[in-house]
Amino acid sequence: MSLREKKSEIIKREKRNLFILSALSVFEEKGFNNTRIKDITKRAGTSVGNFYNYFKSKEEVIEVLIRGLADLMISKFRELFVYFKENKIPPISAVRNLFRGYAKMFREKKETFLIFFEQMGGMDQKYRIKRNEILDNFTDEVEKIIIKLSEYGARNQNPKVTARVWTSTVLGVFIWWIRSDFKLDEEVLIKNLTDVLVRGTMTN
Amino acid sequence: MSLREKKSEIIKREKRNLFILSALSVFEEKGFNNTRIKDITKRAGTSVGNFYNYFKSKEEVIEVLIRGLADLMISKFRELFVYFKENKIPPISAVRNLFRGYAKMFREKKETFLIFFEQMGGMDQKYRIKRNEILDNFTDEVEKIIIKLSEYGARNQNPKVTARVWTSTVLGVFIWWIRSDFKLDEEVLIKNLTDVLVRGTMTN
Amino acid sequence: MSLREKKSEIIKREKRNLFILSALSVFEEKGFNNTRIKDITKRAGTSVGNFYNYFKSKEEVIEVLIRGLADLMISKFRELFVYFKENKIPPISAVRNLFRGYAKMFREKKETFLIFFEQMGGMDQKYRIKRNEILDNFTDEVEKIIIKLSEYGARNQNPKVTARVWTSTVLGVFIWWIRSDFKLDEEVLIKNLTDVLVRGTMTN
Amino acid sequence: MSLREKKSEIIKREKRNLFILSALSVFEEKGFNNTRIKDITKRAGTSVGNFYNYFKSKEEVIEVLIRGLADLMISKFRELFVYFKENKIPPISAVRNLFRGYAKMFREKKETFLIFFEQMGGMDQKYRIKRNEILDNFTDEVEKIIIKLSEYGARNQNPKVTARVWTSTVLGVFIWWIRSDFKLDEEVLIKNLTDVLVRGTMTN
DNA sequence: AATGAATGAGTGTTCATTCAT
DNA sequence: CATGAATGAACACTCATTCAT
Repeated sequence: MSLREKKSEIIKREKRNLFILSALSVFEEKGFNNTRIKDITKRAGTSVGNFYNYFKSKEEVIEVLIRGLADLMISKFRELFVYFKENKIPPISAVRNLFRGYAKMFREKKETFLIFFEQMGGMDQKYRIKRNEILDNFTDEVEKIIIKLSEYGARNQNPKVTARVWTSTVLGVFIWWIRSDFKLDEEVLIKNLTDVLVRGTMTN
Repeated sequence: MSLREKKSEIIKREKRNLFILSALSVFEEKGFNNTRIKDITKRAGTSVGNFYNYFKSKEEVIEVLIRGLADLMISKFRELFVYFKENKIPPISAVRNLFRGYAKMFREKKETFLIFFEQMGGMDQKYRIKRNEILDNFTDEVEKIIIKLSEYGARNQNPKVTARVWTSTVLGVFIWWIRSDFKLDEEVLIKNLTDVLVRGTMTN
Repeated sequence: MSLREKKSEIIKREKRNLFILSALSVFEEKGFNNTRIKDITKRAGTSVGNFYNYFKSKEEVIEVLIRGLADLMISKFRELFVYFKENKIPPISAVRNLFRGYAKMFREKKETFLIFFEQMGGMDQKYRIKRNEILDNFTDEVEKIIIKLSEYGARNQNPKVTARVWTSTVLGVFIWWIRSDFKLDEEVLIKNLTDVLVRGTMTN
Repeated sequence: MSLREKKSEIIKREKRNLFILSALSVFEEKGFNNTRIKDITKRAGTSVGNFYNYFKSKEEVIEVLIRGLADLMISKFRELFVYFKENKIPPISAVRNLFRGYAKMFREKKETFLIFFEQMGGMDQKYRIKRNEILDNFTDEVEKIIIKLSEYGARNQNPKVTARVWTSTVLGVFIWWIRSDFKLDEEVLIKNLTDVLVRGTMTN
């Protein structure tokens, strides 16, 4: 591939990203089902026809967008979990650090998460399935945390249920936090959340 | 009102209900936005035009449906909470009983809850707002439980966060349970859920 | 035909008339194209289905109504014209008497005439044609008047044009009079109208 | 605005006009209420959807069309009247010239006038009102002619009635002339019309 | 690559007509 | 005869996608 070709390749990818970001932004505002191609292209500062030079259908932006959401979430979760495992500190501190990472992530990607939790279910059935896959995947990661905590002396329990409790809690509480525009102090939130979950999991 | 009029009044209301149930059933299958009036009427065993003898628009069924969901949820939550308060038993048992009530409710109204949690966000903005109102309302009820538990010696904590933890957990875990077609044994689910939440809330 | 049958025949005709009058009344209010069968039956104090016991289609009421309008107008015009011919009085007085007859007729049947002039054109093409036939028929009668006036010494003229002038004038002025709710004094109207037309026709 | 933008602006306006003309043509043929968007777009040689790139509703074409009719008529009437006033010639000649102007106008815009007089009443109430406004406006102009004629020695009369006579006559006769496909010789028509009206108005 | 007019299948809604009660 | 729920064809309008420029 020539230098010129590489360059145009990069420009093309950037334009695609612009469309995806525009779509994300309009979805958040108008809702997924009330967003028209025209809304997306207008926000991207270009024309309807041009959209089809980058995507073969409306479906495709959505798919790319969803895949991006999924990749982001899964990689973030994994990254934070690795960090959690590698730290040789008391579990309650480790979990608190983990949640700090989540808090940062939810802050930075709030539109993404709102769409994921508030709108993705209302899309086509296949996206609902995808959403549940992501949640399951996240829960699997969390389950490893629970098992890890068992090594620190957690009581005997069904780790699948506990993992699901953690998943639901983390997501539900952070989405609430986003919706309330981060009114509650981050450290207060994290301390309480950690306390409930870790004590709930470890106490005999 | 004559006897004849009363009868036709009743038949009319039943027909309306049939439409609402048909709509619920199709929504669950195809999603709100992919449901056509024709789908609803076909399932109700009648014609497109007849739908408009009972509802003035597609919007209206949705609204009636949502209002029904909301009323059901809020009244159920309240009813179960009253039952919780009036029982003079150790908190862990009381919570377990409460959760048994929830389990029963989620089992009986699974379509309702799936639509509420998986699809309502994807609908128009006003329904998203309604959904969040219901969640907030539920959380308020839960907060009273948390405060009640404090009287039994729970540690010092932010009850709003803990209430949100409970809300997210209960809903997230039960929805997961519905989606998995109630595979996990009910008592196991309830025991674990209760353990995590009550210990997480009460342990010093 | 038995007495009983005759009676029911009469009742049936009366019911049909009730529908026709109701239709006329609603047309005048809502306009022809915004009138629904339901509007007509509601005004007639009966049900939609019953309408079809008396007319085989919506089209039929309209046709009967129009035919009634046409018959009324044509017979009235003729009747008044006969009266005009048989009176051996100076033409200006005879015309004035004729116009008095018209004024009475327009007063009594104002809804009828408003529909005829303001709405009938907007109906189907065949009704537009019918309307023009009635106008032509009226003009033919008027032409006889013009010819009669020639015998009294009217100047040489094209009687078809003059007849059309009279027709347009009579109808246009009386419709305006109805629309203005008969504000202008009847005698003033008639005197002026007669003066213009008779002098315009007779003066050399 | 760039040259390119100006060009596209012009093309757009021309397209709009094409739709309006197509609508006019179909209305004349099928009547307002039997005209479908598809009829208009077919005649304009384009597709249903494209219509909505130029008008926001079916109502809008009608409104634009009516406004066009009204503007045309009012401005024409006024223009011809100005011409009438500025000529210092005997009134009968001036009126004859005025009517020649009308004849030309009715010839050139025959579809327009047919729709205005034969169909506009059958449309929605607001269009009926508009039509009557235009007629009233025309009558006001005519009244000035009558008053002018008084200065030349017309007899004492109610100028409002006489003006209404003129209005009804001019419109009724010319519409008849259009409907008969201009069979009657124009000069014969105008001579007779002028004779009747001027003599009818001026003779003592 | 960029534009936006053009396309037409698809959807909600209306309403004349039918028919079981 | 009377009722009004049921029917379904028809229409206005929308919007993803195409395509000439």
